[in-house]
Amino acid sequence: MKKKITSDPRSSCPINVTLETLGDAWSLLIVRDLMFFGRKSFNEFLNAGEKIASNILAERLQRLENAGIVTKQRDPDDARKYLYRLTEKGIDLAPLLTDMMLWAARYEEVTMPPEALREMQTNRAKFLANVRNQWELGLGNS
Amino acid sequence: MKKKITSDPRSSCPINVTLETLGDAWSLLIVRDLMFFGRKSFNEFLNAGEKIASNILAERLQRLENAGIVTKQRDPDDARKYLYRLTEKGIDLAPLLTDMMLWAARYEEVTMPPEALREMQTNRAKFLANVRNQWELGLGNS
DNA sequence: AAGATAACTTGCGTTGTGCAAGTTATAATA
DNA sequence: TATTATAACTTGCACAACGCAAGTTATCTT
Repeated sequence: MKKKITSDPRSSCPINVTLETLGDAWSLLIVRDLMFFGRKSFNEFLNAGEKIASNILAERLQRLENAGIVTKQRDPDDARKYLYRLTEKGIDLAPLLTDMMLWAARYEEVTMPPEALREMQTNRAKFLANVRNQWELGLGNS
Repeated sequence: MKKKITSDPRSSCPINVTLETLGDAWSLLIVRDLMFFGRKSFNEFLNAGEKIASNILAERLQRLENAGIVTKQRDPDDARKYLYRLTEKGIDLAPLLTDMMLWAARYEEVTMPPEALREMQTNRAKFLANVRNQWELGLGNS
């Protein structure tokens, strides 16, 4: 018997809908790792600075997969590994993550490459185009 | 004795910093209510569609106040009430909330005024300028 | 003075989270 | 080929967070 992963539909407000999928402390960190740090496997997420617990990571990856934000495939070079990657829906979270970075950079003490920050600030559209570009290049398609 | 509200500093990554303040299912709904629906008092938040519990609401308002995102003052017309309002730091969450709305509108079934959606999509900068403008008008300063 | 309302606060049972340890499948090594 | 290591989970358990209902205090309203 499968455990129930989905739960409540609180309202159809778009902000609420987004929060029901991503409104927790970990999901967007996984998306960040995929989008900006090139992390792809379970252990890479596990060792990624914020020290997520393995059971939480497993559940969040499942949720993100169910939500169509990431996909999972076996690593062709090592069948023990799975490689996770962002879908289009996932890469479209780039604006959201970018705004989170800009907001934190403005109001809190954060650590971030200054040149990345400056590009976000001075040319957001270009920065986002680059993110998408890098993502498409990184697909290494068959 | 005060209860400890703050907890963990997991990392100084700007995305993580934002998530440590706003990474839960309720905080941004309160910000939404303040920013887009003109809600200002405890009971208005309490009856706002998603049915937050009163103890959770009280704690989140305290957290938002501690984080400098909202301020609280007595209602001059009714001393039983407190009026909450966004700070500059709070209104600067408008881009973030806007991205959440756009993302959800693109990938999920949501309910939202079509003209608001179209303005976000076609002229994000103008939409954000309007939000800020409305907020400044709504201050009813002394 | 009595009842209603606003903003919380408290109790309590349920659910989610954070370690640590265990499991299974695959890979690398002797 | 047998042994050990690694990747991706899974399980157990203690503790914290959440959700609901009821209670409290201060401030109107009548």
